[in-house]
Amino acid sequence: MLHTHMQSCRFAFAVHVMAVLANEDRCASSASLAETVNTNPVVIRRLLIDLQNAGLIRTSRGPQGGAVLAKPAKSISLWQIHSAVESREMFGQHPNPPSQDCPVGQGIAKVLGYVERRANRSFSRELQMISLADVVRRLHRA
Amino acid sequence: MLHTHMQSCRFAFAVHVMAVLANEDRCASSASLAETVNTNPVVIRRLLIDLQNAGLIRTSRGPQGGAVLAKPAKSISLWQIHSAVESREMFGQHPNPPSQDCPVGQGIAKVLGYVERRANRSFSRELQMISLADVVRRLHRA
DNA sequence: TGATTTGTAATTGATACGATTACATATTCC
DNA sequence: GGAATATGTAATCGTATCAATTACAAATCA
Repeated sequence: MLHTHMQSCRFAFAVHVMAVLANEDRCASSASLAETVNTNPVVIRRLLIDLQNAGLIRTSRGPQGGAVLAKPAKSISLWQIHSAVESREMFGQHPNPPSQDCPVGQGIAKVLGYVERRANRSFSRELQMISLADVVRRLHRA
Repeated sequence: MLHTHMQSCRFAFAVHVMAVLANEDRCASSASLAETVNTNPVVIRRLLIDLQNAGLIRTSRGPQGGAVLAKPAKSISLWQIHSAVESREMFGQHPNPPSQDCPVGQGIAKVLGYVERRANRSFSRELQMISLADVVRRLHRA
């Protein structure tokens, strides 16, 4: 199977899964979710664990088991979904410590940390403004 | 040599390099830049090519050659630096096309594109507000 | 009890990316 | 012109990341 990913697609998968759950009144199994996302059920199950830990869904085992939303789509933001399943920083740090002989090398990490925090705040504020209900609305509109 | 990178550190390297150039009145060689960043000169040279293509620096060959800023630090934003050296999207797409039998599978790509654009706009607006001169100011303050 | 489902560990294959070596090309200075 | 000093660039290596997959234990329900 060909892989074209240049980075994690967990957020894309998670939004997809959550949108399906929002349209569903009963439990959806990882097998059925995997089918619409077009991936392996285990990939979905690992995603469901993170979404569950974030309090966004509930899962149950056995026949008629699966996943359901833990609260209304209106009160779930894309930021909650993103931070539940995606852990990476906005941009990478120096892999090796910069030279301490250079004034820039000494202070750059702190400045980059400040930039990272600002970028992250801005990014999260934007995703907080989009709810799962908005996503579902846009899906139905198309 | 140990690698701890979890994603591209090109932006961190680029901001570091640009800050050094902003403090320099003469050309800085890739060898000297590599020393303060603590990486290989070739890594720096590849970065310098991208920064040059974006019109942020000029390079020259031969003795006394190297890189200099192409314009004042005040008029260079971190967004210009970021988009010069970092090409990846904010988050990854589905690696395999979602099922077209499911209404969510049909429309999810378009919705995720919309989310991506909003997130990206917000992110870029924030980085546009920070100039290379701001970075240098924060470095001197420490 | 047996079918169904989640939870989870281990492995595989592809890709990304910094680090490194090697060398061609351009520029300056004597 | 020739030597020294730079950048430009191709090729390769090693490690990390990550989705995909197989296998199986644990839980749940009829």
